Amino acid sequence: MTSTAKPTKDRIVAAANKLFYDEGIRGVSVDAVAERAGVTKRTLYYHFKSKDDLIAAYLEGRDQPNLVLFKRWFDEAKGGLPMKVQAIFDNLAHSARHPKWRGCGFLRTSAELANMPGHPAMKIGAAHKKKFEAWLQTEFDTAKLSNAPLLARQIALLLDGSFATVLLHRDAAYMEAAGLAANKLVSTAKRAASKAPRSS
Amino acid sequence: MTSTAKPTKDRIVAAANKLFYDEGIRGVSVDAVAERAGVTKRTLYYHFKSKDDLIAAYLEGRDQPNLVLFKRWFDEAKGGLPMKVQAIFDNLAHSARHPKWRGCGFLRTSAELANMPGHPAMKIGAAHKKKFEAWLQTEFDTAKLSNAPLLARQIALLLDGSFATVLLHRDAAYMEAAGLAANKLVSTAKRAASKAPRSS
DNA sequence: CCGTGTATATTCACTAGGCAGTATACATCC
DNA sequence: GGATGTATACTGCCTAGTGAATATACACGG
Repeated sequence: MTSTAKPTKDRIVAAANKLFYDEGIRGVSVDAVAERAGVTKRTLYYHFKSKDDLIAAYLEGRDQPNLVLFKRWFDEAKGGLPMKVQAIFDNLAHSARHPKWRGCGFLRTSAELANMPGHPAMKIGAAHKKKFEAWLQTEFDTAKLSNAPLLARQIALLLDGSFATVLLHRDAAYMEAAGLAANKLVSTAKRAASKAPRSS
Repeated sequence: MTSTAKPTKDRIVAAANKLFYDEGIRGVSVDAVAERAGVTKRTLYYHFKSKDDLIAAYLEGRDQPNLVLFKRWFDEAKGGLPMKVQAIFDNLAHSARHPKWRGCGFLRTSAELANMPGHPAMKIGAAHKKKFEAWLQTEFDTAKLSNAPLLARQIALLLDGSFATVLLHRDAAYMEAAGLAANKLVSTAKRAASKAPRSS
């Protein structure tokens, strides 16, 4: 027990992650999370001051892993910038075909808590999406594309549209359609950049 | 009471629409809907056999009005096809700036019920989105664009991305960015169509 | 080496209220 | 008198959150 032995708090967050993602925030009781973590509810409330606090921890725990995954898909893809962007959508389509896939935890939480705009979970979700957008923007800047901020935003919109749409239709083909659109938008921006190196 | 006097059932659906859209499905009790409709819960259960049934009625009631609105925005917009498509996004951005705006009821419901893929509400939501996509496709077909089905789908993806993203960030500017992307995709398809009238 | 103190971590049992759905009865209209 | 619609009052269960006690571990004085 000198260093790593799965601290209770981590087990609780892991349980929350599994249950909240699978069944939704409001569909899962604090009791259920505690039970899955193998802890009494009172212990859970020792580590988290409220369910809202637990929801925030759940989303915090998804932030980095998600971003790292997207970047890895981008980096490992072959081809030019348009293909690398498209690769994110194609990899995501593959994930989405898994029966346990339930869309984007951030987006689904924001849909559930739409009537609480100031909720900590909303801030964490917004920050996560902003990070993704900012990362894309740096990639586009590096490639000397004009209007990188707008383009990054549009790609992010396509991605979030995929999440929402595929969740509704249960058809991952939508994700590939979004990937093609993203490819086209990036290609167009690239062509424009080579014709007129500086933006207007 | 010969013909039109707001039948009880309609008042219940109206109450459900208001509350479910504002606060989410799981955040609203059947008691709350009954109270707002000015009816006892027992009466509500006379007209709807379960809460799920009421949820379905809530979404059914939003289907046509939403579609009609989109079509009107499209029809009344000035300019060519790309501008007419973009107009949908711009009008939506205007709506989204209203403080009571809560995104797309269909998408939010599907996010809440993501763990119940066979739920009637999911089918109604999916059918609604399919209708929108199909309508766009006919518009693109009429304009003799090649690959109208794919393009319609991509516009729908941008639209749903807007709903989800603006709900999270509470920033309607995302909707306008999506509108620009939609404009560009349609413009590009149009140019391609005039160069090579038949798709490959 | 032993006792005592203190902070951390955990448990059992509980409150107070909300939830979906129902048993039963009463009214009203044809 | 049967069909339709509404109301009162209820069941049984689930919910977030808490009060009070307990276990564990490590620090320091003797």
